[in-house]
Amino acid sequence: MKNTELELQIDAILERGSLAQFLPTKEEFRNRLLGGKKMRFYMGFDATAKALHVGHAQGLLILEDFRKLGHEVIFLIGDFTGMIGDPSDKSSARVKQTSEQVKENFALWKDQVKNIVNFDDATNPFQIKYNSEWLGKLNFAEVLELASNFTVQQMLERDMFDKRMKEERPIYIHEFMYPLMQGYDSVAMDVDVELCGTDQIFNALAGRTLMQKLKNKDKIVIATTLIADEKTGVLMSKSNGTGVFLNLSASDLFGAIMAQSDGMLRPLFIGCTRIDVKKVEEYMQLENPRDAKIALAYEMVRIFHGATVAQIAQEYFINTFSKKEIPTDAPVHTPKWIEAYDAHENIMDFMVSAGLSLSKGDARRKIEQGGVSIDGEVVKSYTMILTPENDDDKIMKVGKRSFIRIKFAKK
RNA sequence: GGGUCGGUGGCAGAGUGGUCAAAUGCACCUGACUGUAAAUCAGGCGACUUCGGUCUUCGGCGGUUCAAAUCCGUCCCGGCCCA
Repeated sequence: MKNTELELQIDAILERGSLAQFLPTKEEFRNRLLGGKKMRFYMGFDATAKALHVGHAQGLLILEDFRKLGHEVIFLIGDFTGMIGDPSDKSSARVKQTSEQVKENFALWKDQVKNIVNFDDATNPFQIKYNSEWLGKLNFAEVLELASNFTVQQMLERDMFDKRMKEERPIYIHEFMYPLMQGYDSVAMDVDVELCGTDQIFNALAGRTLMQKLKNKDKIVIATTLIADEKTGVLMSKSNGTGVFLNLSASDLFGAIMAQSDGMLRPLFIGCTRIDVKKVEEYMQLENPRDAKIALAYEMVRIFHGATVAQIAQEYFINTFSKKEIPTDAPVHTPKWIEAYDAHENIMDFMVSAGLSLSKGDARRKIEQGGVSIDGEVVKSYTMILTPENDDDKIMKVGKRSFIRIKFAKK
């Protein structure tokens, strides 16, 4: 009956594979979902990031699934927490952001995920909250009161702190506050469920503890898998050079997916698309993983940018990279038109000002190593001068994937 | 406050008077091979250059020296131990 259908929907979400952990248990969570009561979900985002990445998208897609089931979902912007920095990234203190910057970033994010998340639903929109709203109001006494719910030993249980203790590396007092702050978010919003990545479970559990102590409420924590190569276990991350950010253009996104290692295929299919799990397995059986990857790239571009654009991005990709054609007229990936050049321009200066190389030395190296070509012809000399007669309106290629149309200013 | 160890390129980490623009690994870039995958191989990886060199860099400042990341002074910062 009706319940059966709901069960199917719920199980589709729970069993898809993008959710890795449920605390206290999956059964408990499932029962609550079946209970029919509207629940409040949230996921937090570090406000310092300029762009969201596919890992965020994975979580948002899940929240959107729950939103469609009628639950309340909150997109929490960690503008206050962002100020102290999550100890998980032990590197230097983060730059404090003004509320204007945070708003600007959010405007960018919103644009990046507007096609996967519904902020404008008439009856149950994706809600937006900023945690400075309540964290900024706490006074010292209240903070101490919160802190009294935890012991130093509990904090030290966190692997990362433990590791730093053993390595005799510093742990700052304020880093202990991070789980507290994140935990207090749960209290302030009175949520039923927090969604986070598995790396955030410790913080999320602090919220669970606080909810139990302060509100006598059993908050559920559900955690998404981190997107990682299933063969090597290597995480997708910016520092590995594999991070895929959502501010990419359609064709760049397509390319970024194609550049992922094969082991990323299933995690991305599962986490970042809603292609049926059985169908995903069919893709995984394909003889050439490239074809599965193309299907994945298409689907992801479609989700974020729409079907028409995805089709174009795919054609562009195949022509440019598989067939090695020069993208003379790529409608999506429009090459930049450099207009500021007078008649004669040294090729290295051009590359630097066009953003194709970091310095003239870098440009020289790229040319020396055969990485630069103009209309398919490899540039042999770094002393080459670009002229309107020879080079106007031609396409320069640097490395594998940078193209720029050389365009001289009109006299 | 005392003792002690330390602060080097994006990261990790050698170097302890010249041969150091600084080993090595990771990351990164270019090429080959490919499926813009992985792996592998080759080259590169401060800036400028008339390709001879020039300039800037090893926590800050000052000094010794023909010559300093390396020695001295001083200051700043951090770890650990003791108080």
